Amino acid sequence: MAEKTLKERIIDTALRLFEQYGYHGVTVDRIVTESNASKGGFYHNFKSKDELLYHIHDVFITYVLNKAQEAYKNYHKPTERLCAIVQSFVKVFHLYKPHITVFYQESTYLRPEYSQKINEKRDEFKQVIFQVIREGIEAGEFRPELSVEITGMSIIGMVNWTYKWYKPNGPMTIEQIAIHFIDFILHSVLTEEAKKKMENSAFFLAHKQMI
Amino acid sequence: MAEKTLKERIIDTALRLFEQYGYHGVTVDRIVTESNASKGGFYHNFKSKDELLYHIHDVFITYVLNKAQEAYKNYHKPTERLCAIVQSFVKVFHLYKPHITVFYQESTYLRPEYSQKINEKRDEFKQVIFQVIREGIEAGEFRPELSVEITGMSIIGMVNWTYKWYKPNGPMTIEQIAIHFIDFILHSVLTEEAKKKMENSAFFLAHKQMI
DNA sequence: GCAAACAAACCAACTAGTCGGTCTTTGCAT
DNA sequence: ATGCAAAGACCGACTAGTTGGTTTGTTTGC
Repeated sequence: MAEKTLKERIIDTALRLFEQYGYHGVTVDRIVTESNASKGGFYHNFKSKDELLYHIHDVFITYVLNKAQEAYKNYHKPTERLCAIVQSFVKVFHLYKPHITVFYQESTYLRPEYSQKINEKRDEFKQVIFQVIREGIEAGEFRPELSVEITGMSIIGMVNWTYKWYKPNGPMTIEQIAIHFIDFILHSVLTEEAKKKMENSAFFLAHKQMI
Repeated sequence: MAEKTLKERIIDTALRLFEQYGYHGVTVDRIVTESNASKGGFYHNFKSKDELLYHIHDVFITYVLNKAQEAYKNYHKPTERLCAIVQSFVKVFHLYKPHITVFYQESTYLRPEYSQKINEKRDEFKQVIFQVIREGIEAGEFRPELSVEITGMSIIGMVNWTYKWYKPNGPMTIEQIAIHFIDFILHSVLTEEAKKKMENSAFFLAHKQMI
């Protein structure tokens, strides 16, 4: 197996430290010490401490956005798309928890040139979700009285908040959590008609038996 | 009308600056300058910059906890309690938005002696919500297959996330947002039976007509 | 007279970033 | 293959600037 590069070691260490102590609670010296690197090595790989923070942000948001777009492409009915997006979104919290914590706690400290790039991708992600909800309403699968924005932000908020309480080795697996979220969301957004149809669909049954 | 005390002026300024630039993005000197105070005046009112941060946290969490407990006492059916708590919770975002932003972005930087006190109140708040959900399930108003913790955290997350997108002068009033949240939540947690009962209750009708 | 507040100089600690230098790998001409 | 020079990776002592907090003395208003 390949050795980890210095850059990877620095990122891993920084991620761990930022998650626990916050961006400003961790000095470059400490990152360097705990990753068995040096000041020179650090600045050889990163222009600045800011750039390291940006890098962490970018890895996460790029991944999430890709997953959402992928889920959108792989399914065609709004309900299925919504489920797939939420499911992949929730699963990210298992592998990327430190990234996410940093993403939501420290984004204030991103310099403008960096935060702009991040915000573009973040907005794109939001638009995918809004789009699915809009299509769901148009298709008659989702309740017409829903507000696209508030419903979208409710879903995003509910899922995002997971980073505050999810424990990778806790009593709930990430898959179980995802199923509960989807159950919660579907009960809210589906029309009565769509709910009845769902009960007979293979897609829904595959989920239900997992609870 | 009474003049604002120096302490209040400092807090207001700090709140505004912390919200925008983050705790570490604002120096004591800047707070002092922009609140037309002096360093002496600052340290006369606060032991340290940390204590100021704690104070901001405490004002907010104390208020929210009181409101939740009040709502719990004022109502007796689980469904009504849940609605009342969510409604008062959401409304807080209108008046306390800067507090909340600081609360969720900067809590990492609270010193242990402070964060412990804050966490106690925060946990107490969570327990009120969990309790209501538990009682709702027991009373047969809420779906028995719900997980108390995940449902509770879903609601808290959904509402808390509001601080990331709510604009006090935006197109949606806080009351409208609250109604959408409650609508979303009730569709998720209520049993079919409870939903039908609700449609005839004065409590529910008063809400419905506001959408 | 006394507490609240001001002014400003001062300090010690800390921290992001630099810079001259070393070691290792790579590429290329012989 | 071998020698060798250039490039790149990495080191760590050092610096320049910042920042929370202190001190000392003064002013204001109840």
